[in-house]
Amino acid sequence: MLTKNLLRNRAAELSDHERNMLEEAIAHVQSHPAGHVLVPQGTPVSASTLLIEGLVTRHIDAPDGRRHLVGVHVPGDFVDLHAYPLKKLDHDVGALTDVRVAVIPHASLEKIQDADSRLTRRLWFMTLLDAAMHRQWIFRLASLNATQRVAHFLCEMNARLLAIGASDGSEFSLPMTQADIGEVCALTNVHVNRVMRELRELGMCQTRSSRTQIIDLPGLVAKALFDPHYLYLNAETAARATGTTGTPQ
Amino acid sequence: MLTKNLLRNRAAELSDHERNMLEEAIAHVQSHPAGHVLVPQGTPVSASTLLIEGLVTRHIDAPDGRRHLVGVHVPGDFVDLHAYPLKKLDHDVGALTDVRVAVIPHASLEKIQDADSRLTRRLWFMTLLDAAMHRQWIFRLASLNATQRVAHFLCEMNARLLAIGASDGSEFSLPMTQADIGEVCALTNVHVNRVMRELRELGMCQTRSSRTQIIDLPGLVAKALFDPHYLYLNAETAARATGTTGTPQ
DNA sequence: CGCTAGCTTGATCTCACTCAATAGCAGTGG
DNA sequence: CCACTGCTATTGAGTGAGATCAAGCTAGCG
Repeated sequence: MLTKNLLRNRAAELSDHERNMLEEAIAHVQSHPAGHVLVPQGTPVSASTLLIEGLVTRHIDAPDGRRHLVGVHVPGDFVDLHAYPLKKLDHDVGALTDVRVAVIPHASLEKIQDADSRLTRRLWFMTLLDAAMHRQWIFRLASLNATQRVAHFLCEMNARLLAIGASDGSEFSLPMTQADIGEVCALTNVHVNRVMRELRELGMCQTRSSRTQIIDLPGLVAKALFDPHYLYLNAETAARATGTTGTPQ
Repeated sequence: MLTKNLLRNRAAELSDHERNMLEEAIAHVQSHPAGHVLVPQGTPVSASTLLIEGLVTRHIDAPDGRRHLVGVHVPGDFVDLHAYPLKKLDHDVGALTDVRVAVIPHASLEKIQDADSRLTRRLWFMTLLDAAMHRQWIFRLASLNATQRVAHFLCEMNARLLAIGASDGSEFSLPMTQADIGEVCALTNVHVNRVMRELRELGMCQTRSSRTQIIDLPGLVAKALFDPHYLYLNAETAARATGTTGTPQ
């Protein structure tokens, strides 16, 4: 079943019953090609989307045409839950790769809200997790240099992909171009390239055609000043995400 | 009554009944001196705070001791509502000035949640408003230069203070030092000073001992690429915040 | 096989940082 | 009343991280 392990990630605390309630709220599943804008800024929305497969971005367009990413979503993320209380978004939500998403009408969410206050709080929690990530992104831009920013982003993605079983703790697929990473870290593609080379020469990580391999996780974590507490992971996953405990096997 | 106009700001859409429910949920009011950490990162919390008077910051401390502001709150903001679903915070909440806050126990919020789903959605909305501001702060750091960042921050504070009646649309009290502004905009105090001078020489704004006066609001808005849609203000306030309509009187 | 998107590398420039010094101003205590 | 302390604002000179501009390389693909 497509949606079987959908909410495995942040909603790990969900009971089977709660998971079922959410899965039953799915009206249908949609596919979109890379580059498609799922939710344009400012337009009223009456349904929220849950990411099944691919990567989704939140981005803000400057009037001069440049754009900046303010968030990246991985499968299992309830991408657009924000739209439920907000009703319209202050930013765009777009597909970074080809994606498959589940659509949940707000009417169904209202029913859930009336029926189950604990689950409602879990959903609320999920949207605040995005806010926590935003704060860390602010920190990244404000306090880290180019190398640290990229390292920090790689640590974050590793941790998040680990939490959904899409990373083994050191190697994962990250189909983003260096220009995309530049839009995350507020760097030019040229400079991202130099940073990646530096990290490679330091023996910390390595990328080959959208597969990223972290060779020295503790080193990368230290360089990035990465502390995954803001992801609210369980202790074991957090330990694996920082390399403070042996990787499995 | 102290709390009379407490929720005038973002919660402007609240009915009298809803406002009353919230005011009745206030357990007590506290005062804290500038610099006091209201909620330290990582410690479990069982009550949320609503800001009555003064300025409150959200900030992240880097391991090297430097710190960065990821949010500023004005009176009327439900500062710490995040803590209700999160239970512990990923960052610190501190008093930038002497402050007075109302304390609302999570038990009372649970009662509200069970009793009134529309109000719950409004509360949820308020926390997402903070997330929307976070996104704009990311944009500010990522896409604007020093002058634009400071200008953007001043525009934001003007708009938010306008929404609570603490700015007349051009002049307001902002008790932040240039170093504080630097921690918001990721600039050194020295450079903030130069930027303030530039804005002064451009005839855009002016500060005298914590009173900020915006002289050319449309000019400042244009320079900062400021668009207040992310604050979800009503149309009239938004227009006044950008100077696209005549200021009152 | 040519085209396009993405990656790589070099040379130059600039914005904001760092270091350093001075000035203003409030509070405090002798 | 004045010295002393501490905090904030201000200005100058030198430096450096990352942007910009430019060019070449690589690989997938119609």
